[in-house]
Amino acid sequence: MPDMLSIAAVERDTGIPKDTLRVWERRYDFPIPLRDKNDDRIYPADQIEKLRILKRLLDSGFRPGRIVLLPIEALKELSLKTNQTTETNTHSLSIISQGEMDRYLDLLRSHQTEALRLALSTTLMKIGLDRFVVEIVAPLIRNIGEYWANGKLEIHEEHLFTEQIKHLLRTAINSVPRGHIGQNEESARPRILLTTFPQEPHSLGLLMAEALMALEGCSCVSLGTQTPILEIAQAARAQKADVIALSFSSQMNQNQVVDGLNELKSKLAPGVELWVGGENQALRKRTPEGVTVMTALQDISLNVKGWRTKRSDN
Amino acid sequence: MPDMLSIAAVERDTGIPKDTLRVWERRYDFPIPLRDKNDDRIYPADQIEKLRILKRLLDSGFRPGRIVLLPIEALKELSLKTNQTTETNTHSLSIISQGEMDRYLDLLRSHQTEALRLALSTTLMKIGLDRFVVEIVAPLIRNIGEYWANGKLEIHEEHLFTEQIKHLLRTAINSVPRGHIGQNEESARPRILLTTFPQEPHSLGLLMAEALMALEGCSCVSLGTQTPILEIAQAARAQKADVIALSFSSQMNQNQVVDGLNELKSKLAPGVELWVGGENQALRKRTPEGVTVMTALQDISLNVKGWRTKRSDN
DNA sequence: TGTTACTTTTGTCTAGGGCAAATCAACAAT
DNA sequence: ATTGTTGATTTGCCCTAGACAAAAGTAACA
Repeated sequence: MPDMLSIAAVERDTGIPKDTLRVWERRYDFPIPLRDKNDDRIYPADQIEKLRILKRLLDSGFRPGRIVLLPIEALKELSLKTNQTTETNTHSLSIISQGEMDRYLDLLRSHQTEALRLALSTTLMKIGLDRFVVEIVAPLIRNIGEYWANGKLEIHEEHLFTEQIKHLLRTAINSVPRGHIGQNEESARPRILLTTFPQEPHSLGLLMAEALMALEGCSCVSLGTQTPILEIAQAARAQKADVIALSFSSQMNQNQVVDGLNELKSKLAPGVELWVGGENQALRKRTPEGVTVMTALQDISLNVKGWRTKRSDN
Repeated sequence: MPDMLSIAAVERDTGIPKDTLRVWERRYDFPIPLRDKNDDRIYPADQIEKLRILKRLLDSGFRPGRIVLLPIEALKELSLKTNQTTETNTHSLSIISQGEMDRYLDLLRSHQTEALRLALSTTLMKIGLDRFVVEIVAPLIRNIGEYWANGKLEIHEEHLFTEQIKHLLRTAINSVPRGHIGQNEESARPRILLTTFPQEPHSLGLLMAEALMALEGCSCVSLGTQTPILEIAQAARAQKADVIALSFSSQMNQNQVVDGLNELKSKLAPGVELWVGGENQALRKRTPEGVTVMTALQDISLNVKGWRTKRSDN
């Protein structure tokens, strides 16, 4: 009974659908859950832990057949190695020093949330919102996942951390002067509608994007996270949006990303652009047509400028 | 092809699980989707609309067998009637006038978000945070669902609205002086940890609660929404929380509410209290033992006071 | 009016089959 | 060496149909 979960609970905790759990059991002989008195599957804690790591690896591009049967230590190592290589790839972006990073994370681990927020806020004031987002927040977020995988951080600490950053970004965004007040409306374009798909609860990527867009003088409208696709299309019409910006974390199901983008694109008036960003692999591997992918946060500024010149040419 | 959705898309848009959709088809002959070339179900728009209304009625206590076969008009009427009766029941709380309500909603419908936020902010300043939460925000949120059912409001407008309110509440909470600064730690207790279960994305209930708790001088730590249950328990330990506060909207699956509460309770140190609130029917019908249910927002203040006297008695 | 026992309803689990889309591997052609 | 093409394999998701426990409803009784 202790730490034994039903198949539904495992789906909720790992993000792996019930159907997939069952078919893995049949094909790869893992996981092999116990059965309760009704012959229902019950998963012990160690298998759940392995499933969680597996999910992380799948999200970053591995395929199940190759890794499900590996022992849990090998998986952890793999997860570590992958993270390091992606980090050196994007090394140019990680301007934040290891020391500074550790300073924040120490505050977090010791639960000094007030001090943490103050430290971040000070940095923000010192280097400005755009650099803060690109050079501090983005690398920090990227590394937090790794820290968790190495057991240096708990998920609830991650929650706490993102809450602090969200708060900081929101207040910062709010103090960016809105372009369209007192100026002509045209200069505040593109009008950008920000949100995420129903299966995507993460709002941080959205907030980072909104910050950079607001700094470019765009007029941003955020619907928050998890807007039904039909409603995104309706909102775009109602808000006369020029651009819809969407963010996709690596955890979101890749098929749902692609299907959703196609569905949304089909419901959108022509001329309305679709800008997407985030760690999700689907954006790199199989983006639908007519969708603009931002690989890095810096692309945002470029795309806004591009949109404006394109606009003024006509 | 137009407005035809797969079973997965219907699950995502209506919140009704695939298994349930299939078993309804078998038992009640509704919905009866068409089939694509692979013999996969595809649901036309009108059936999806009916499913959405059905889900709403189920959430407010109806049972499928009685209503699935009713025509869509009857369902709409039913939904209307139910809302009115619950409203007269809680009438004492709805101190906000119809006129004031309409004023806000008109601003929303005409997409004057700036003006809307200003109007709300003014009211907040005038009557104070506690009355604002109890007398304005709560009734507004309660009515928004009804407006949507009557076609007076789109879901994306609801998103926009809650975004404004969230922002307002967050800044307001932040300006409430924190009890434990400069005072002895004991006076700031109970230490309250706020969050929601993984399947619950709505943060507004949480924010309203946090506002009232902060006003009572509690020290609040919010993990945001959708924290895994295991992590909630760990966070409670790490943060030395006296109380865990959870919010459940009516849309959340009632079994998952009950199962989750039991699971969490079992992982919690004795002495840590579990306070829950929200519209979810499971809280009214089958609350697990050892869980304190707050039927109305006013209960929060009472419970905080109760906790303190109980504490000082020992 | 409230408690107990029986019946129906309802959601979620089970098994195992099938298929299309994505991916991989091998080879051919620039 | 790189690119394109083809065929084989992998993989997630959908299918049917049956089963059963828990919840809700109903009836009988105190």
